[in-house]
Amino acid sequence: MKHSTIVDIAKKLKLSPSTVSRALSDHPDIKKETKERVRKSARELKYTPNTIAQSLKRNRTNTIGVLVPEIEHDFFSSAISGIEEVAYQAGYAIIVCQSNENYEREVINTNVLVNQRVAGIIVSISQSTKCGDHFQDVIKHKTPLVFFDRVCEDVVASKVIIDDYTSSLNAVTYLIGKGYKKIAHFAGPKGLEICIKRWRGYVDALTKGGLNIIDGLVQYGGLHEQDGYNSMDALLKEGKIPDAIFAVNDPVAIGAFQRIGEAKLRIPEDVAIIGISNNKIASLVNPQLTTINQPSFEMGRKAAEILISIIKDGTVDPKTLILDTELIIRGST
Amino acid sequence: MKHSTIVDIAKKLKLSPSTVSRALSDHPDIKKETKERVRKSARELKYTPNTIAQSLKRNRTNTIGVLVPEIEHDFFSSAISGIEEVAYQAGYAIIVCQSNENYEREVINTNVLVNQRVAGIIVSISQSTKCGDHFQDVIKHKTPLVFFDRVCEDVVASKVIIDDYTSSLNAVTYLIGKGYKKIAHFAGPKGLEICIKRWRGYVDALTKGGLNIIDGLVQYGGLHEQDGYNSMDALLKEGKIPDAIFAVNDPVAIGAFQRIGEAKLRIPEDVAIIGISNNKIASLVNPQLTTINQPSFEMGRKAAEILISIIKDGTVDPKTLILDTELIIRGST
DNA sequence: TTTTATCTTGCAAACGTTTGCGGTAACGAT
DNA sequence: ATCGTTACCGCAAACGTTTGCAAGATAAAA
Repeated sequence: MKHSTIVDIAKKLKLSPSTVSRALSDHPDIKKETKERVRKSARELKYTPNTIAQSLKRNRTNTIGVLVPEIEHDFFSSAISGIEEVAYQAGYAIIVCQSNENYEREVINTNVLVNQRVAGIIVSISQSTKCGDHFQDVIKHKTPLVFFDRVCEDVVASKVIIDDYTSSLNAVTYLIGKGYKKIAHFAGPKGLEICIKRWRGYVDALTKGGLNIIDGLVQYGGLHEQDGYNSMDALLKEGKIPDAIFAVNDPVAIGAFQRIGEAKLRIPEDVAIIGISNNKIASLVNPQLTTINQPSFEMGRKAAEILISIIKDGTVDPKTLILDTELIIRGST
Repeated sequence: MKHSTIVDIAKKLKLSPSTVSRALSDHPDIKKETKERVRKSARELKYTPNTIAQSLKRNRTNTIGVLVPEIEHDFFSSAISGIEEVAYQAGYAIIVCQSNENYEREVINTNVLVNQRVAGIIVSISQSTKCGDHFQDVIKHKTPLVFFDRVCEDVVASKVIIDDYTSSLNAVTYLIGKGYKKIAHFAGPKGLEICIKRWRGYVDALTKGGLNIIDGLVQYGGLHEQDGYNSMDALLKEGKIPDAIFAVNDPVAIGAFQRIGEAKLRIPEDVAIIGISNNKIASLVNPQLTTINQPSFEMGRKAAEILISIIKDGTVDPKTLILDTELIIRGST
């Protein structure tokens, strides 16, 4: 069955396509009776507007592009869900791409989204992204752009983030307050800004707390469970057992968690552990994981709201929205 | 900066748009030299084809619609990732919608996707979906359609599923083999086909194993952690403690897991537990969760591959692909 | 009755591509 | 000198909408 068009309705009612178009969009020029005839006929023919044609006219679609490192990742899938929620309410569909933490793929996907003429783009950059030229192109094309969580510092655009430095500082300060002395940090990739900030928070908290940074207690790795596992493994092999660990995020914390369990060490008695994210899993392990709540769903929502307001109101000054984080104390510390 | 078009190139080179179009698509009618001039000019002008215009011509986009109950759900986010992977390789972008387990929203989103003129749709239905009329419409419009995991039995389309009945049968038979006698089942929504099948597998396994179905040991609920928690809570309140639980999926198992822990019962000594899914979390709890592996990423991949083959080769006979599941024995049983 | 204002509708162009068909030029064959 | 080929390119229509402008119809004012 072919889709019926505005022309089909026009022919049937012996009207012009323009009249039908105006009738359907409730244009004041068209008289009531005509509008009703058109609407009735539209229903009968199961007419639905061809969004492609509309988009071509307006040179813009009603879709929002979303570009994240990995869809299958608690934080991002939750954020995407938040974006979808807001977008759906506002009448937008979302096109989702993943960079797989790969810079080249991020660039390609960015261009794909621009070529799709999305109304705007929401992005969280890959960990291998150093250069923001592809985003500058987006801006040049006047496509609204909003970053969330992992942002490109040198690109002028709206951003939705948390205060990574302070969150991290608070986490470690909390550990110090609990009396832990040998506090390790399982850090993320050295090139990722949010990880650097979290690392700085760790360093400064130790300094302010009068503790020394102990050699070898900072382990760099990725952002997944396996990385936390490996970092813990390394510490065990070196015999440098900390009394507390501050992990760059929850998956890393959970990985460490596992390795600690395998080593028959007790949490938190032998080793305490704190993460950042408050992933679902954090409250499902035993003991439950102390962590910093990072409002993933809300970050997605906010990013979408800001983007849509930019799309509607035209360009506004880029603003950076910093969402609150919160220390959630559970059994692991 | 405006996007440059084929016409811009044509003007610059004093050619016709048609020639430029053909040159860019490497049409044999165009001589080498012209092609090269066009390509050079295209590069200089940073020309990228306007996908909307192309889509309008072909009356089909190069996007694939994906409709799932919830994006933020291990199984689905993993499947979406698999779909994206395959789609990306084949040059398609994906539009992701969620029904939030709501029938009306599923219908609306289905129509949105059709109006977006997606090249095809991949869907896993909501738990409140009884009627597949909206999918019949999709088929009428000749939009390729592939179901995965949760399918609409009465709609003729390709499907990628697991054998829920047999998987469930195997799980429970395994429990019986281990000597468990009082086996509870935390079932999913009564209206959801896959849950009914899993329930049937449970019943048949007990029967074949010579065990009676004990009154009250089948608890119906949703598919989330909280539901498993509640089901376990109910059993505890009624004082009907089973020696093993077969949960309809991993989240439900994990919820029960938690409640069991709170009740100071030991797993698996007091209560054993098995799930279905093999979510990431299954191997991260302590003890690790015995489960049936359901290849979520692979299901997404396959669904996408089938869909794309339908898009390319035109209509083929709908086929149902049943992917293998596998019992993964861990510490919880 | 004519003029003017008010409604209501249609014409045609435009958005950026693609594509069937026709046209020109060059060249060798007859 | 004419014809047939071949190689290359442009015209124009088409995809389904939207929209500025003009025009016809009707009603009110002169």
